[in-house]
Amino acid sequence: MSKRSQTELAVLGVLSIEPMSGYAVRRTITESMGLFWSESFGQIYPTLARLLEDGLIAPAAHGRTSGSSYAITDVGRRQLRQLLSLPVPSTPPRNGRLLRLFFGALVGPRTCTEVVEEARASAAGALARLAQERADLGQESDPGAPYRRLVLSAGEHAARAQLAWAEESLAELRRLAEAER
Amino acid sequence: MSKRSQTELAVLGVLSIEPMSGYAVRRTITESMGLFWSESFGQIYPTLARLLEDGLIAPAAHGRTSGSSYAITDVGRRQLRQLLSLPVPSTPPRNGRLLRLFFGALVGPRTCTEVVEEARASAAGALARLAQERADLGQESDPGAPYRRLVLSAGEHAARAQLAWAEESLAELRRLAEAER
DNA sequence: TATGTCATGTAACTGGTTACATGATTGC
DNA sequence: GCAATCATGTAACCAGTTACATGACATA
Repeated sequence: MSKRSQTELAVLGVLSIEPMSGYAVRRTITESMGLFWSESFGQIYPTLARLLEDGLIAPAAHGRTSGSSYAITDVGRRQLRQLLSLPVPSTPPRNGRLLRLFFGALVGPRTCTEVVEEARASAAGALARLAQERADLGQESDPGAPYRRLVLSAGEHAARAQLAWAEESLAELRRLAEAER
Repeated sequence: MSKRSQTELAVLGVLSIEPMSGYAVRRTITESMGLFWSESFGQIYPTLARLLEDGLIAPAAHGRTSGSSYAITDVGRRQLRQLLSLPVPSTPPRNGRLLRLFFGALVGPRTCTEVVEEARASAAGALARLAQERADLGQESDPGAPYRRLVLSAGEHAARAQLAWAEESLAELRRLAEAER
């Protein structure tokens, strides 16, 4: 699966929830998938044009007078299921934080503490946001809810792990700073 | 910090360990940082050329008759410390697995199971590799060891979390498949 | 002498962000 | 009337991968 279809997948996916404008597609992605996905306008609009050309989406009625709205077509829905069944393309790892920490000895515990501090803050933030999303999802029983709970749970596990690691590491870095003096 | 300097950072970093060829830089990165970083030759060679031009690295003696070897210069070492002190550039999240799972209801528990199965396998593999690396690092006491242990620990926390999540999720998906029939 | 590894490099492509320009609509 | 938000689009740029071409060296 080429990477191009990743954006296609995301856009078709949110349009499968309900018809909306490109602007709203982006908002939906950042608001309800922001912890694990992102798209910029520079990707969304060209993608919409392509999907339209390929008949995977179609212009739909819209409340506003300006701008348009797109609905997924039957072909689009088929294509979406298709894309969802393809194997997940693997992306080479690139973790800037760990890259820095790996060479941490060159800058010492102070600088590394900043990096880990930031990791802790981001995990804590994610955890808070996830708690909110968990609450919002609540006892929801539509067919999509169990799957969204899986995604939520993945985020929670990852964030808790990062938080625990960060706290352990901060303690270790304090020891290292201590030993240095 | 621009993204370009990420590759620069990685290359300067491994050359700070010892002088080596571009080929060896790549091997070093995949072998000892492969779980959190990666570089392709298409990035490494142009980067080496740039670093050389900027005087951050210099040609060094080499055992073989063909090919060359590069050593980091004092300026390069200064630049490396500089880069390490800059804030970590944030990369927008793009988790293809969670993207698929989020729309999992459209393809059902079977397909989702494959995705999670694959996540479990990758976590298990990472854990095995980390155990090996942990053993290799052992009681090493050079100045870099404590930092490499931090990195290792990050990987262990993340992999264990992913494994636990995958197992919980597989159980949940079995329930969903059950309910479907 | 054949195979595998070491080694260097580049061209084509892709997926993506950023910054900018432009304008309509809504609510105060 | 003004500010905020909704909305669309594009050009310039960037980081990165992939695929390919090329050849030396070591060793069985």
